[in-house]
Amino acid sequence: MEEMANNFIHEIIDSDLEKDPELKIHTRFPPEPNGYLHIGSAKAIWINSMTAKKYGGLFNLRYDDTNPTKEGDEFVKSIYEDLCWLGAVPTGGIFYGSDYFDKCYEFAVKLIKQGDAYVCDLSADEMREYRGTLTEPGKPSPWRDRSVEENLDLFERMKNGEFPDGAKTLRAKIDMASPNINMRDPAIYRIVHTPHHRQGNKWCIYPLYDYAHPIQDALEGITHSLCSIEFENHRPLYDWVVEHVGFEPRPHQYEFARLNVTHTVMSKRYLRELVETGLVDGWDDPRMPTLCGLRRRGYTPASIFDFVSRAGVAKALSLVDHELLEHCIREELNETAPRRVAILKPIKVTVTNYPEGKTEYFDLPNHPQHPELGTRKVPFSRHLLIDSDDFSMDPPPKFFRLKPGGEVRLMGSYLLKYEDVKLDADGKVAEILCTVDLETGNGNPADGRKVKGTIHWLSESESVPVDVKLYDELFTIENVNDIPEGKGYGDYLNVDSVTDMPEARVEASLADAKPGDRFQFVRVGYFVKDTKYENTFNRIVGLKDSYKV
RNA sequence: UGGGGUAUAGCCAAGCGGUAAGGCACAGGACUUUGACUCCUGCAUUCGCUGGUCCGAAUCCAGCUACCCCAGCCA
Repeated sequence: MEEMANNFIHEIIDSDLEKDPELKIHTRFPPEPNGYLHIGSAKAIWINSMTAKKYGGLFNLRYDDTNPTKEGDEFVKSIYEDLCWLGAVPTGGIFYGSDYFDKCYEFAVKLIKQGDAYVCDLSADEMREYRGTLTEPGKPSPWRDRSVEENLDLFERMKNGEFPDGAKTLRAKIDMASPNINMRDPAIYRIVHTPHHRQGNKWCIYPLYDYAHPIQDALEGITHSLCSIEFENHRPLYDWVVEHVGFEPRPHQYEFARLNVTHTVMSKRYLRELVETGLVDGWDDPRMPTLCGLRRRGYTPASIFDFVSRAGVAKALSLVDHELLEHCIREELNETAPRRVAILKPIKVTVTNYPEGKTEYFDLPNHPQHPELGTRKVPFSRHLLIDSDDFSMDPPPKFFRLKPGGEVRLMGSYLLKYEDVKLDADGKVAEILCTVDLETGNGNPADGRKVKGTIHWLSESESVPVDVKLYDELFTIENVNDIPEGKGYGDYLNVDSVTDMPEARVEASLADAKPGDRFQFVRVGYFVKDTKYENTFNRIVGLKDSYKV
């Protein structure tokens, strides 16, 4: 997990280091506290933190909180918690963009004095008109040539709250004819009479991202500002700010492609909508691609970083198959998770040749490949439960589990032979009557016969009932861009695949569990997809995250 | 139709003038007291297209094509 595949960013840094071997690499992760971190954020976190780590540098967490209308403490807190959970330690410290408001103001005054910024009275609509279009150049604002003195005076009065929201902006004086629209005298300060979550009512003017971000980076000594690719067009402006404010040494911005995952929607807008409309239970609903949602779903930090690392860092648009994420968590849990049995869709088995009231215990290994992890005692009795997927009255070819006339291995225990079934009033199988080969214990039969199937089982009276909510699908959305204007996600999202299985049971040997305890399992082991028979069933419990309700 | 990017297998992705890494997925097979795991095997005569340079091109040049981003006083 700690290893980092080579990517183009390392090439850049290697070449920087060649020019200046003393260079101390410094990166940052700058989330806006307006939502919860998701797996896409994990990519940015991983790239920035691992790059710093690889080169012995520092990594900052910086809340990019320059827009008071969208941000809040709930998000500040959750971002911190999720980052901690991931284990991405901000070795360079934790900062807030808003802590640099004084500096930003000071530098804005400097730009005005240099003739590089001016106060503009254009309304938002007018500014849009003056900006021109993709194919036509913009035209200069009538306020572009105000004197330095007037600009200074106006800017101070903006700060003092003399003007209402939107009445004026401070703009960088660059080039209204630039083919890059971001360079057509972008606004760098706006008036917003909204209290800030940290600054309270101290300010009524707030710097914009394009202006604030390079300043934040420079002030923190960031050397490599690694961000996603939609900011590529902003890089000239980033460099302009750094140059005109006069920072030395200069931070530099590099861009990489965002992470997209199949069957998942990552945009904060949609995630927020899902939460706010109650389609999910919250930001940490196990179906959410948020880090806290994935955590409840049983993914580990290592598996998430592993996934991000395998998906790679490049600039091409990509949509990574979610199977890769599944592979990463399966690989980890397979190695680390202690095995426990869960019967999700129980069906009764009565062992007719086993005495009523007798209980014996079998030692089952906690991990098939790691005997050093020890064993546990699993009770066996006349009344068992097996998963109904492991039994078929009318088996397809090559069905090796329990079937009429068949014999299977009860995992870690006897061979079990089918004798008969009892049907309920509807004619469905209510109970399977079987016998065990008492000679087999945990070994092989004397006659040398082999059985092909092994199934898991529990003693009915000594297992623990649980509520299992099986979320077997993430959000299914074919393509966010396919959503027509004005259409909600409701038509496109499939969130119905939630199955409640109140009869599910798990081993009584689960930590602290006793009959009567209620658990909610959000990840029950890993999924084993049996494509041959087109059914999906759960086998092993890899207890990573379980919550007592 | 301005500018900035990106095109290598079903999905990611290396490759940087010397003859297509790796992972996921998929398909066979071996093993198996979890049909898991593990282990073998297979999976691009070709790199968006068309030309050109060169002994030699995914790599260099030219011209096309497709997709993504930018016209917030959001980030």
